[in-house]
Amino acid sequence: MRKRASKATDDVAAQPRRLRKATMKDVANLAGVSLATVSRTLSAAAEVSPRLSRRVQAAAQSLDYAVNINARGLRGKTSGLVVVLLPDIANPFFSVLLQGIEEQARSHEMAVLIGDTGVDRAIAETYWRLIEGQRADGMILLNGFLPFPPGKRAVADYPIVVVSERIAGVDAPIVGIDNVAAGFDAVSYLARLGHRRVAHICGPADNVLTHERRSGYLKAVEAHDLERWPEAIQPGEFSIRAGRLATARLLAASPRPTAVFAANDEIAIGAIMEAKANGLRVPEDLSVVGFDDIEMSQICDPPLTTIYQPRREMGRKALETLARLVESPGRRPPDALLDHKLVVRDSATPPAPR
Amino acid sequence: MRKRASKATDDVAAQPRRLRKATMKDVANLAGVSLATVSRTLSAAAEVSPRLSRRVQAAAQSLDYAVNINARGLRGKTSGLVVVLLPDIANPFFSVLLQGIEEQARSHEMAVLIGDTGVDRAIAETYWRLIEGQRADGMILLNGFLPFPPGKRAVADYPIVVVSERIAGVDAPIVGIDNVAAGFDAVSYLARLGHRRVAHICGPADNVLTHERRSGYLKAVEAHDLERWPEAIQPGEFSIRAGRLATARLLAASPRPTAVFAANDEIAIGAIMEAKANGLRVPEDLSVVGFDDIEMSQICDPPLTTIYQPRREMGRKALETLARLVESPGRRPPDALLDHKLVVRDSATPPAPR
DNA sequence: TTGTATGCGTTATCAT
DNA sequence: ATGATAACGCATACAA
Repeated sequence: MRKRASKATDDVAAQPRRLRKATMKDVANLAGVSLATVSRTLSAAAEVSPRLSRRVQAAAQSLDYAVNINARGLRGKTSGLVVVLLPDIANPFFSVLLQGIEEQARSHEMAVLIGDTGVDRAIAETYWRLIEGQRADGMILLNGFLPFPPGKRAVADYPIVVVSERIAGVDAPIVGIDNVAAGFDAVSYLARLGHRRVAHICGPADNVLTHERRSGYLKAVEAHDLERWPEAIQPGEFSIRAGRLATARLLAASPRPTAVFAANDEIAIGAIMEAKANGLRVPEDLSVVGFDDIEMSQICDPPLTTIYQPRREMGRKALETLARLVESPGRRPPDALLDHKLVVRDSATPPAPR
Repeated sequence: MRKRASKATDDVAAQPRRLRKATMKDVANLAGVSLATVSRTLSAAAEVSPRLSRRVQAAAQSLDYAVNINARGLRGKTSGLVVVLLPDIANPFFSVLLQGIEEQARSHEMAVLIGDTGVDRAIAETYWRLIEGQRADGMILLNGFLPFPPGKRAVADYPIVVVSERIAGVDAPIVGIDNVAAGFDAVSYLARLGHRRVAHICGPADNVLTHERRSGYLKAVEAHDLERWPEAIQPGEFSIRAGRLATARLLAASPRPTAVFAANDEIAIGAIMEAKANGLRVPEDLSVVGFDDIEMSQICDPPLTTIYQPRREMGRKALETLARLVESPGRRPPDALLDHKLVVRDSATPPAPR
């Protein structure tokens, strides 16, 4: 058997020697204690006398020791790894949420593995395999679907937390806001400003958020007895482009609405752009209210009145919930419904007198 | 010694039984082959006869087997994990880059661990410990500094690729664009439009990109013999706020510039906002050119003329470079200088006649 | 409190 | 081509 090069057997190639990393054994030798004591000291798993503890700490320090997580994961119960699946990391809504998750993960000494799955379930499944293999402790889902065929595995078998977008038929704890109430609030605000003819541009048809926010719209239309007309509710997608298209259709109908409630901010921004392109003034000729309060909404012209979601807070809460779930797999933590807020900026005012 | 519960010794608590995951041993038993054959088949490490291979595949499938990456990482040479350190995941510049990294990582069957370090070196060091422990294969740095005290470890000891922002004194391969040339191009464009009095708003003082882009500006001022005046070069930061502040200072001086080259798009957007707030028209009264071509730049009013960086491509290239470095630690891959491009939109036109 | 010994699931080396 | 088996580095049950 060939021992791992113990002396400098200089390779022919000019390969820099990869540092041999210190192991617990090395630390134990240097500190003059047993391997078990090192383990106990460094993972704080059991009481170690201050004397030895100090010696171990010092030895670890001087050897620049770092625990091998592979070994720990192999031996131990948890891996300290959390997987987050999301549809688009470039979407600012998710990225701030992610920061919340990471912040909280750090305080739990967990690492976050982010999977950008797009809308592609095959990619999600790839990550899922990874999760299984990595023995990740759990999973946070931001993308509205499970990364494995439904029924193949039970959600109950795995610590999963769902954020924002409730997944049909999945009983995992969910962290988010009350989208129906938020939609209701947005439209009620427009009604209180004096708008009677308020349109709604939806997200993608199969999306839960689309459904919930539209429900909020409908409830408000009902409650304030607003006008109803065939084109009032426009199908769409969560994109600027879709917002423009839908708004174009809205403006083609006559009479045109005096206000629009968009299912998210990108749609709203598209609506503003299209209105301007058609020579209308925002908010004088068309008021617009969005949803999410992404960064861009402060920058666009006019700054967008919109529903604020506590994204960072949601991220934190999600990881917290997952951590609890990991700790005691039996207890299903309660859903967390956080507070939304209407942020009033300049894109909605009372309608101009005709 | 107590064997791991082999029969259903129903727990008292209503904890759902955590599925025992299938191991290679299980697969081997089911397929009626040796453990070694399973390993060879599944990791394609050596030739296996089609007959056995099929049997193994089938067994693995039916047991829903997933390799335990901890064990693989412990035994094997590489972990298949790449760490990316960046200052702000919510910054769209980085998030698209990240998508490029992830895409390419998937094709290499590597996982990407993202560390959002902010500007906090302590957090970066936390991630570094993690890396060492996790035995990540390598690291991609987007944040302009090393995650460990300089000199403590040699960069040569670890596969590291630096993206966009060259780190002083670090000899790692770098992927990016030629920022000096790009700055030069931006200002030359303004000069060719007829501008003579062009200001520059910088990024943070200690940043390499700031320095390089300013050099490009200075070269262009030289080459086209543009006006120089004391307030021409304004200190700043990569933020909208800083852009507004710097622009306010610029407009206070007399005569004011007819054009501004901003060190990035957020500054440029701030410049546009401030100019408008002061009753100026953009681009008629003040032309603005940015840098990066973030998504917002298409949306703002007017849409921003800016330098495009092939972010996704940069991400891909970075991972590719890292993969090569991991494969052969000896060969230092060459730096990759990708092409930038001036994207002409509406925020810069010839100066209005006075 | 501390040390000894074992096994976690995989890959790689050695025989066959 | 296939099988047996020794590490990999750590945590823990058990002995002292």
